Amino acid sequence: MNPKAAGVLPGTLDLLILKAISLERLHGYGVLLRIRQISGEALDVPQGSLYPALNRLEHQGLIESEWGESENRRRAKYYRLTRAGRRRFEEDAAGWERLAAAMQAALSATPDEA
Amino acid sequence: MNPKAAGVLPGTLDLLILKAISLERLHGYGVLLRIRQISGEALDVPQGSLYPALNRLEHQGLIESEWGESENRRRAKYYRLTRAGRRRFEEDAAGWERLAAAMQAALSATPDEA
DNA sequence: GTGTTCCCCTTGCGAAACTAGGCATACCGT
DNA sequence: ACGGTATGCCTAGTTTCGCAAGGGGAACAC
Repeated sequence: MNPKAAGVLPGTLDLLILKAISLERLHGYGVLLRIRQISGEALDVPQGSLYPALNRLEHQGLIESEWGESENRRRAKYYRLTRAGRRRFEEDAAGWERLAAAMQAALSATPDEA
Repeated sequence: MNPKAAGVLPGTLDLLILKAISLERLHGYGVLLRIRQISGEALDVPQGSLYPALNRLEHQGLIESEWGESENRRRAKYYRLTRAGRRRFEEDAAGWERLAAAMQAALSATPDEA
């Protein structure tokens, strides 16, 4: 029971987060909104997935945070990519392209291939 | 060097297995070879991932097995899709298309989008 | 007879993501 | 003034998944 609504493909969450932050300095909740937006409302990251992932990425030195104030005057923790984070983002993006291409090839295979 | 045939994106293993079996009746090891082949040698499923997955799928009634003999005269357990399995395969394939498209859209987003 | 390929399998671990909560503040409609 | 909604942060517990690491046995090639 799970058809449509939420969740991203496992293994792509970090990549999506890095992508969102690479576009613009963002706080956690903003990352959530951004991913929703750039995916055409197709992907929705639960907060229970997002925040642990942000901590994980920060702990790995891929992003760094700074407390600030949101546009709505709320306390907010802003993230931006570190150099390592940007490198990782590019690697992961390339890795995704490779895997997606392989999947595409596999799924379009026909029975009569030697 | 090489296009390291490594693991598969989490969440796509079942789909790949169903795809392989949908092409042709196969035994477990054959599924492994088939996935490797149709992905252009890009994807390689470890046996420690494959067999538990096959059991899982069979237990879910998506595939069914039958003991037989391989072309090399070895004892082999052949799998084929059940009706539910074929339906699931089509659903999962559609789901993958949807997610891949969303990912593609997300990854190609530029900073200056409203 | 020794090695290699084929073909089957399990255990045990770690990582990742989701459900289901909880806390706090600002804004808005009535 | 008050309640609802949106914003913003977080954790705990569970589950599911894939993998590395092991094991076994039968056929074939040398």
